Amino acid sequence: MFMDIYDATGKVQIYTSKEHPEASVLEMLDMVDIGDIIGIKGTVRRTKRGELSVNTQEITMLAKALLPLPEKFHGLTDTDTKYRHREVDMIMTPETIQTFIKRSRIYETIRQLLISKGLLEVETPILQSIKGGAAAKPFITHHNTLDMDLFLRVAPELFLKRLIVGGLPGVFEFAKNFRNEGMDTTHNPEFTGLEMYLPYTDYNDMADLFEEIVRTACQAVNGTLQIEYDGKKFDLSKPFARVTMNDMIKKYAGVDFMAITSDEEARNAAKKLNVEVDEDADWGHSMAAVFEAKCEEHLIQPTIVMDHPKSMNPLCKTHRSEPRLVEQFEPYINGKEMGNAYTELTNPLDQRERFEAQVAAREAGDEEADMMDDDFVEALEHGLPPTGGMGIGMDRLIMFLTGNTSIRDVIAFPTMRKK
RNA sequence: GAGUGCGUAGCUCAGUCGGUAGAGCACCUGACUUUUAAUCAGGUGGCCGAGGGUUCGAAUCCCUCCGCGCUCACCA
Repeated sequence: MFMDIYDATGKVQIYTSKEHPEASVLEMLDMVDIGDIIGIKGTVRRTKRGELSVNTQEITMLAKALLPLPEKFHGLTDTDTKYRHREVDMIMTPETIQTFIKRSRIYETIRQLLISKGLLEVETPILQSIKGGAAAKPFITHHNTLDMDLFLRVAPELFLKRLIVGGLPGVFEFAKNFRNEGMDTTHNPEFTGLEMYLPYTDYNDMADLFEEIVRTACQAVNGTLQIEYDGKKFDLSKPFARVTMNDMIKKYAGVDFMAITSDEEARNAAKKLNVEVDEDADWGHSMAAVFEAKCEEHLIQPTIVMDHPKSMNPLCKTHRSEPRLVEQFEPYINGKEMGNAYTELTNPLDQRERFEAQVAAREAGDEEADMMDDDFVEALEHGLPPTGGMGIGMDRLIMFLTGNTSIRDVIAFPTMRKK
């Protein structure tokens, strides 16, 4: 009688010899079903076929499986059951449990890397009275004792920068964020953003750090920097391309937005490319819209897209040589945005004006625009040193590093409709 | 939110032209005493996603709803 027993580390064969079977062992073997968790005591040896095997002298039932497992050969393929009962998916599908083992290792690796660079891991409020830090629609909840509505955070950014004002030498947070928006293969209503802020750096330093994080994490879980994803080959040992948004637009859409001086001209340039823009879209929004429509899909190999328009980035410092741009980059891999980084805006006067512009946009109907955050502006008035900051979409990074093409395959319990 | 495909046993799936529910695995019983998913025989197991309609008769055709996937839109 031969049997394989499994755990997360692999399988081992057990057997009972037919010449000297233990009565208690035979009795127990008769009771064991697929999915039971059992303890085995016995001597280890190799069988005639050379397989390492345990000659069983004692079996203990540690946990009896009351529910049957899915059939072994086909496994669990129903996506609904995989997501609603992830534990079953993990038991049945080696790739699934490997994904979550790798997810943990990626966190561990990045955490160690950032700590080694002198950053501190911190925690900031998830319940916030002002929605800030990103253009997104929030979830709203209510605190009974305070009789006050609160927002689930869409980003930890503003609180993290206040910790830099306070004097921490660099901070990071693996932040669960919540955005009340659509869902698809790259969006879950709750997702994890890794945000980090390091004083006396700028967005160029953040780009270096992005490359280092991706490489270190990839090496840790794949043991190599040459990986395949979505049928394409990626060599992460090569430097990531660094390009400007305008150069990408010139390349893929044939328009030089830096040569365009009016909002109207910019809108017309977008329309000419069949890119839809609002009637009152300014130069920056038109430029960003063209980039998203014409360029993103081409950015397969890791590409750091720098120097975005200013009007849509109220927390980012104006570009050192071009007043219409900000020192922002977004890294792309396989055509997907993997994060967002700034040379942070540190000037409180400028910050207040940018918030005021956001408030105006909000009053004009933009639900995603930021609210005025007086506490944050006041913090800046105490002095935020020149600081580089970056957010990375952990779920998307994990997708890329584990070969999964749906965000729901890397989140253990993705958001599901009530059944 | 829009388009589209799907939903039959615990799991993987058949189910023809509309004729009243099937297989394999799992589980139980018995035989077998051994190997790399799968030994043999027998058995248990179904609100055919839900509701309505057409029909003598619906898993099958029609409508509504629920859930999941994919594509698009918004976003990270």
